[in-house]
Amino acid sequence: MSLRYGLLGLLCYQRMTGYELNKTFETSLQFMWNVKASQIYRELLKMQHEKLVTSQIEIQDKKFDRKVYSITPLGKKAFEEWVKKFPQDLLAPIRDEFIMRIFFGETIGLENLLFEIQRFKKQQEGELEILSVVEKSAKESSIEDGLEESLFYWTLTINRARKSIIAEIEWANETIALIKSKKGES
Amino acid sequence: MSLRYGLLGLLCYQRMTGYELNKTFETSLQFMWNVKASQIYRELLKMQHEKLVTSQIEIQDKKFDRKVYSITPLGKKAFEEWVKKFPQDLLAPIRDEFIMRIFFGETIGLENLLFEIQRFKKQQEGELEILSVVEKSAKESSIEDGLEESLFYWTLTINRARKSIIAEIEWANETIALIKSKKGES
DNA sequence: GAATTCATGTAACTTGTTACATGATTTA
DNA sequence: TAAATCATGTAACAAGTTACATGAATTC
Repeated sequence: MSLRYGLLGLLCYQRMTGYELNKTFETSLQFMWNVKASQIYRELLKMQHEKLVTSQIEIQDKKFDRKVYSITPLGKKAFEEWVKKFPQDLLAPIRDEFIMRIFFGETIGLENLLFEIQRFKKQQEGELEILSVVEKSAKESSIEDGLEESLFYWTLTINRARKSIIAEIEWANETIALIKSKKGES
Repeated sequence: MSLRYGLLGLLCYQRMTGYELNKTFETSLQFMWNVKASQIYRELLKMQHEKLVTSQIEIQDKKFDRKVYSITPLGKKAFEEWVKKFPQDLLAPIRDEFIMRIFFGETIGLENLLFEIQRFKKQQEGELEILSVVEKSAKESSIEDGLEESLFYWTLTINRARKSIIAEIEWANETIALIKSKKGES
């Protein structure tokens, strides 16, 4: 359900096409909400039926037509209600098949396990780099677009993502050490 | 798809009813995979059709009949293939509507935001307590059931959960400080 | 005596994923 | 000139959520 409000929230900043919404999700919301492009188009259609957004076709010369979505007053109201009303339970559902495999690690073999955890670590380090790119572009784009006030909140979410990723890397390091010493034992 | 393999993995340890599988998910896998009981029953039914598990009705005097599921050799094979074949992308999908609200924090107001982040912190501290209970019972139950070897891997996943939760609490502390100083500015 | 847990699910609905389709424009 | 990106989706399927149903046994 929150995909809907993520879209509405972004449309509060400015009108956008489905494609642009997808790109914006990828750069600014990827560390808190993953979506597939196909989901965005479906949700936009639904929201149009419910009069939360409207769309305008813009004809461009030499380029494809653009279908630009705007938020309606009704949509704005729905968004504001959502954002202010936090659920009782604030814990995000977890579904991590990597760590589930680790749980059943007996079957994997120590050598293989070591390899996969090292790979995991590298991926997390990659995420850290992506995050610093996102952080930089957050600063630039919010100044450009006159959204300095939003930058504060964006930065809070980036801080949180960074901390999570660093925790993963630390865990990986410790786990690699534990497995190496276990290997030594046998 | 991993719910299926979680169930198969648990059935490798011992035969269980749907209810027991649900309980076991809650105690040992809750920090990596959230499920609803209704999902478990549906998946068990599907797996029975695919001959990955079988079920036996056990009649108890004075109590309800138990429907006990066992893994088949085919199920064991499917599980082992899954556990050994890590996907290319090891990053778990994230869907966190709490932090998404923080992203759109402008609309919320600093006072309210502060309240919600403090509440978030308390919930994470509660999770930490649950985790230490889980850790304790992990040690006890694996000794009872002769699963000392599995305990090592279980502990790895508990370590990871603990690190994540501590990172959340640290973030909450820093964020509370940031918001307080922002409040002071205005 | 009331609430919770044990024990089993079904049905309807909402979300999320995967695969496919089209064709221009831009970059290596 | 080949690959990637821009730009728009649709259709089918898989997975997750919510609400409901039943009723015994146990604990407060």
